[in-house]
This record gives sequence, C-alpha cells and structure tokens, in this order.
Amino acid sequence: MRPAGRVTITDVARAAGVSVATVSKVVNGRYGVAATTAERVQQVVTELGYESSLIASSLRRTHTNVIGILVAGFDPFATELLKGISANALGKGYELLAYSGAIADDNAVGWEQRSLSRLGGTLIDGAIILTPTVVLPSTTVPVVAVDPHTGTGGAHVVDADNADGARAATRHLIDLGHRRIAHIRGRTDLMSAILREKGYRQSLEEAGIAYDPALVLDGGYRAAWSVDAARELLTRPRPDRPTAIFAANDLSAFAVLQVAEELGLRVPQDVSVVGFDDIPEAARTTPRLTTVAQPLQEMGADAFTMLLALLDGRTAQAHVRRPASLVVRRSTAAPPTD
Amino acid sequence: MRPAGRVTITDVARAAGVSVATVSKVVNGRYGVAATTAERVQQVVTELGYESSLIASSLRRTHTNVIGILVAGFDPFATELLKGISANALGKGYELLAYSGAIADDNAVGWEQRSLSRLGGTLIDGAIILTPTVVLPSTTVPVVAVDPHTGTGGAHVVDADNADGARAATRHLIDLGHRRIAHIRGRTDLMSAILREKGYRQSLEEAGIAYDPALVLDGGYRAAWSVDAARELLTRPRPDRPTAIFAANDLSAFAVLQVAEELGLRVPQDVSVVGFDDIPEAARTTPRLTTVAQPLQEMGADAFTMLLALLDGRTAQAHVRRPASLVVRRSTAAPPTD
DNA sequence: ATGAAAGCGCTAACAA
DNA sequence: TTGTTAGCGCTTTCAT
Repeated sequence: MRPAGRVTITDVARAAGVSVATVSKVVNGRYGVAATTAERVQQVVTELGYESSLIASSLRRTHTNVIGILVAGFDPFATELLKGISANALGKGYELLAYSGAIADDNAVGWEQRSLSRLGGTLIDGAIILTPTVVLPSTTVPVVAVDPHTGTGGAHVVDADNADGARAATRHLIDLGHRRIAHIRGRTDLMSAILREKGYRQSLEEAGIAYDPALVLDGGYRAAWSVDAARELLTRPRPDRPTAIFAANDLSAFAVLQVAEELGLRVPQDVSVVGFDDIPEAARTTPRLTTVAQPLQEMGADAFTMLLALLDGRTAQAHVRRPASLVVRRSTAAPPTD
Repeated sequence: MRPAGRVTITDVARAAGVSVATVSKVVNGRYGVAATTAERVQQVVTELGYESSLIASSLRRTHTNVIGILVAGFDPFATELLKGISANALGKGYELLAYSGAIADDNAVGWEQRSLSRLGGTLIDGAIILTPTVVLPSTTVPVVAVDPHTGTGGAHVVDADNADGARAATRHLIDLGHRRIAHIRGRTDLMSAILREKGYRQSLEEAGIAYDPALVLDGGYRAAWSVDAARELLTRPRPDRPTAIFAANDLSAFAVLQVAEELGLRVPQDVSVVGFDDIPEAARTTPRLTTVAQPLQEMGADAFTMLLALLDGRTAQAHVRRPASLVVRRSTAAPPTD
C-alpha cells in the first residue's frame, strides 16, 4: 500500500527491495551501485515522486547548496535586493531561501543573530544578511552584509555611497536656487542616516550656506515621526519656513508630501521635496518624487557574487560600494520668488 | 572550553550539568522543571548564545510556526505578493520562509512540487505557492495557491479578476474612439492568458465591434515573441494597422513601446498601448504605461489569512477573487484622425 | 555491490 | 523533578 504522507527514502527502499543506503547512493549519484539496481531504484523514485527532505539531509551533510537571505521583513528595500540576488543566482547551482525571522517585537533587535543560529551550520551554506542592525560575531558560515546599519564591523559588506547621494540631493536643491533647505534626519543610531546627514552638511558648506540646526529634525526613517517633523517645518511663518526639504528616506518624503497637501502647500511650487532610496512607490506619488536611487539590484547581485567567492574559498573584496544617483522627477523646482 | 562551531543543546546541557532533555524542556517552556534548575539553564543558554536549530527540531516536531512561500524566482510579481504576505504575517506568530527552488532549466517545470516535497511535512506548517504551473496533488500540509496558471484544481486559491481587467482595458480604448484594437496574447496554456483574451473579446462584442482574428497575435507573455508580434502589427499599411494594442502583460506592452519607437511611431498619438500587471517598471517607461493593476499586496494578505484559517482547522473560503483595476497613464489617447 | 549500523540535534515517551 | 531512550529521514563509514 502506498504511504499516506510524504514519500520517504524508506518507502522507496521497501518498494525497490533494497536498503535505504543503496537508495541514498543512487539518488546522490554515488559509485558502488550496479547499473541494473540503480535503474530499478530510479524508476521507483520517479513512480513514487520521491524528493529527498532538505531538512533531514542537511542534518547530516556538510553542505546543501542553499543560500540563506536573512531579512527583517519583506519591505520594498529587501525585495529589490532579492530581485538582484535571484537574477544573479540563476543557473549557479544554488537555491535561495529568504527567511524573515523578526516576527514579534521582542526579537525586533538581534533577529539576524537568531536567524543565523537557527539556520546556520546545517540548512544553509552561507548567508546574505540585509540591513543588519548589530555587528555579527564570527559565525560558522560565510556571511555577506548588505547595507549594515552599524558600520562594516570586519565583515564582508556591500553598500551604496550614502554620503555622496545626499550631497547630490542637496546640491540639486542648491542649484535650483534654494537656500533654506531642511533635513528630516533618519535613525541617528544608523550608519546610513549619519552619512546622509553628513552629505547634506557638506553640500551646504561647499555652497557657503551656513548650517542651521533649526532646520534639521528627526524623522527616524519612520512615517509617523516624519509627519510630525514635516508639520513642524511647514507651519512656520513664511520667512522661517524652508523652501525645500531633503528627507532621509522616501518614507519620510512621502510624509512631507502628505503634510504639504494637508496644509494646502503645492509641491514643488511652494516647497521642494527630495527623498532617498527610490523605492517603487516613489515613481507613483503626486507629484512623482525626486529622490536618490541606490542600485539595489546590482547590490544584491554583488552580494551574491561575493558570497560565492567566499564559498569557493577564494578571497573576496571586503567592501563593495556602489554609487547612489539622483533621480530628478517632479517634486523639485526653483523656490517661490514671493 | 567553548565549542568551536554552533552551540548545540548538548553544549548547554554539559555546561549546566543537566541532561539535554531538561534543556529542551526549559527552552520550550515545558512543565516539570524545578525553578532553580530552569533558571540556571536559562542563564547558560544566554551566556552561550544558544538558539535551537530549526532543522533538528523540525525533524521531530509536528509543527514549526514557519510558513513556506514557494516561488519560482524573486521577480516583481512574486516580491509584491511577498510584501503583502509579510505585512499581514507581522505579529501573528509565524515566521516566513520564501524558497526559490527553480535553479536550473531542468526543474523549471514542477518546481512547486519539488519544493513542497523538500520542505513539506517537516520544515513548514503550510505553504503559499505563487503562480504554480501544475495542479498539485494532495499534500501533507495545507496549501494556498496564488494566481495558479492552470485553474483552481480543487485547491484554495487567490487570484485577480483577469477577465474583468481585460474588459476594462479594452473598453477604455473603445471609449477613446478606437475601433481597430489588436491583442497580443499571453501563454495560451495559462488560465490568466485565456481569461484576458476572453475579456478583450467581450468588450469588443459589447461595443458591437466585429472580432478580427488578424488582430490577435501570440506574445507568450515574453518580450522576444511580443517584439515580433508588435512588429508584424505596426508595419502593416495604414488602414490595416491597429490604432491601439492591448498587450496581455506589461512585458509584452514594453515590447510594443520599443517597436513603436524603432518604427518612428509616437505613443499615444499614432498608437495607443495598454498592458496588464502594473509591475513597478510600468510607471517608469516613456511614456508611462496605461495598464491593469492587480492588487498584489492585498492578494498576498488574503493568501496568508486563508492559510491561517486552514492551519487553525477553520474552514476557509475556497476561492478569493480580487478586482483588477485600470490605471490610466500616458500611453493611451484618441486614435489619429488622419 | 550491498546492507547494517551509527549518528546529525532535537523532542517526546517513559522510567527512575 | 530528572534522566534514559527511541527515533524523525537521511548520509556515511564499515562489514559482509
């Protein structure tokens, strides 16, 4: 009688009248099996639709040809990187396993460590960790970090040139004639946010515009906080009110757009807005958002290439930095002339 | 001495001076452990940074609180659905494991079956399969299919109303005044393609426009084939040439845009183009593409909700169909008046 | 060429 | 309360 649930190697062995060891050899193409036996086993395998359990085999094997991609959640940032990794991985003999382990608030921090422990050493041969928030201790499998939040920490890293992107964004606003340019800052504990603010200040300095602390507010990369910040900035009386806002990420920029609309301010006529990240939604806002694009898909591909080198025992460049580039859309224009 | 690789339950047991069984009980919060013992074990766990291996435990357990999302690859379609699933899964106590098993051409077909076999029964409690291409035999874990290519096949399904979306797209062209409307068909073996063509024909019929087989060509949902089809259509002499083309998906529509440009035809002045899917790139073409959007994120969320019901032993609606909606951008206008 | 047996890390009966 | 034992499905020596 046919087994009810999964077809296991034991089912195949029984049906073929051989031992499980022999089935294992056939399935994995090992030597030491008579051609006729192999053929018979193969036939039963096909007949029963047997596929080896990834779980069970990974428990014994040293490698699985599976690469883990550890994410906090499937947000636009992560999924763009995934596309790049997936495109690059095609035909390279590896399966991809994207794991989102941050399911509750209590593991919102340190999720990467937990996920790595739970999968590492057995299920996956190596890992690509997207935007890790902590420095990872030495692990049992090779790891590449993409856009780490706390600096490189000795690990292999792929990121974009955040400072330069922010410089370009700010310079764009300056070139349009803006002088009162506000910045809604990201999470101040994160590397990327610090670098973006740094780029903003550098461009101001290059243009000889004095840095005004009153124009820099916290948005924490989050919509809610950014709404508050935007409201604070845009409700100021006219001479104090900034004519342009550079938001640390697109989410914050969307908040600015929303608040401007509430207040009856036109974008870009009354206020210009620039974001950062160029998530797909940025091309769909009204007006479409001028922002800084990170080549996320390329970065994903880079990470995969790097990890492959590591897995092959080759030495890999420790740090790959991709340029960020300004994408000018409709949310920026010359300041109002009064 | 501290163990070199992963920290296992045995390491913890040894360090705490108890048996592995006791550690297991503590870690999983089972009863029957003295408070003082539990505390000591817990401390060692923290100290050593122990995390149970998902693999090993899933081999024994009946459930893992992990939901598998089986995809062929991480393309725009899959990642949008992922976003919706992920957003809905947050805080529901499940971890997400997206698995891309189609790594080579030889498992390009039947990947879903293979992935399900490899993960099912042990690693994952249930699965959401994105755009499966074959009908799945009864499996050991609950399964929800999103946008299946071959009909529902008795399984639980989430999809968009392809026929209605196609009707809307075609009606939009008719309303603009078009009468010679071509259709570049999708893969004729797939449910979605058949429904889209059906919608196209229905709208023509409703408007009293005779169906002309010469205006319907195969594009197979693929760029290359669609380029050929578009060229065939757009190089026809003027009275025969269609004034509008409804492509079965955005990829095909992009091909039309490209061919039109090569031929010196202006979109939408000389020819109007409508796509289907509204992948993010559709908002970035020149001109931006009018297309039919499927609410992918909502569909992902629906699938998760459905699977949750199944896992809880509740009965779930067998088929959830979401409306598809026309997104009018810049690639459509009234036909040339000559 | 084939199979018996050990063991990967863990959980669940059951015994002590 | 705690530990011993069996075994999940598989791979890998090591005998036969």
